[in-house]
Amino acid sequence: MGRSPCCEKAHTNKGAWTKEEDERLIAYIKAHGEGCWRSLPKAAGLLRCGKSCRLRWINYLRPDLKRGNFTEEEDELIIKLHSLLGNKWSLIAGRLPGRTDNEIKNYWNTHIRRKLLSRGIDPTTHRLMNEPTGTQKMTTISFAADDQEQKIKIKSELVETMSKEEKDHEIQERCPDLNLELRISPPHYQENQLDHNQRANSLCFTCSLGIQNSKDCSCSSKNSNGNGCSNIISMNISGYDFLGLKNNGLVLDYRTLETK
DNA sequence: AATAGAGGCAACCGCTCCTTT
DNA sequence: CAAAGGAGCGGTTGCCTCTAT
Repeated sequence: MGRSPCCEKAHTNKGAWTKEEDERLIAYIKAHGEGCWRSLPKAAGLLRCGKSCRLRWINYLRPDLKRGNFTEEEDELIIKLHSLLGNKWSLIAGRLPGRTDNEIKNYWNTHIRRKLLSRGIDPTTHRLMNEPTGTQKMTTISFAADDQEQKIKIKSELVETMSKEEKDHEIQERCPDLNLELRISPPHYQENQLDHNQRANSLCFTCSLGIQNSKDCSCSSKNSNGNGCSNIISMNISGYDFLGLKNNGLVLDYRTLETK
């Protein structure tokens, strides 16, 4: 039952990687591709744990990595994504080509946290540190799938402490010409081809949007490699950028990034 | 010039979720 | 179906470099 251990810990190197180890790992992956980290160290002639090889490759040796300082645009994008996703570094990294989760996590802890604190913003909550908790005005629009009809119910949700009237006013103020009628559905399958779980795990979406007075609208989803689908879906509606986060099944939470 | 402290970052640890047996 | 491993993730550690004294 089960499998054999991934590596013999007694005979594996730890700590900083040598140039020779790097070269061996690069050569092996160039020849055989990524994957099967468990068997890779032995096959590549490395006295390392597979986990260590994977980390070294992903965080340091991958050819598509963008080395060097973060730009101001990247800084702001990280801050926005963090306000939406929290410490989901891998998801954040998925939106920044050439950057790794580890790199972003380190950068956040060493630079951005301090930057936000100097602006008087709590880096955990993204609220002004002297702002009373009851006055926060964050707009969250949730799109929840109806299991039976595959239609999306749209509900607007603001901070708990706001009254219904305040919430309604807030939405109107933020998106004055929006009258959303949004449907999100798995693009490639017939309804009867998927069971509920498959639908729930299908992360590719097409969106049809009916918007009154819409000027432009685009929607896309990308995975961490930047070419497929993921838990994050971005939309631009009438100049407002929205980021959607998939929760359970086809439940999405969209938050405006206020880039208009 | 020596040294202590701070900052930065690569790497490790331990956990969770998913897959395999 | 249960147990164990694999893969991936976020948190933490420890080492190296830089800077102030």
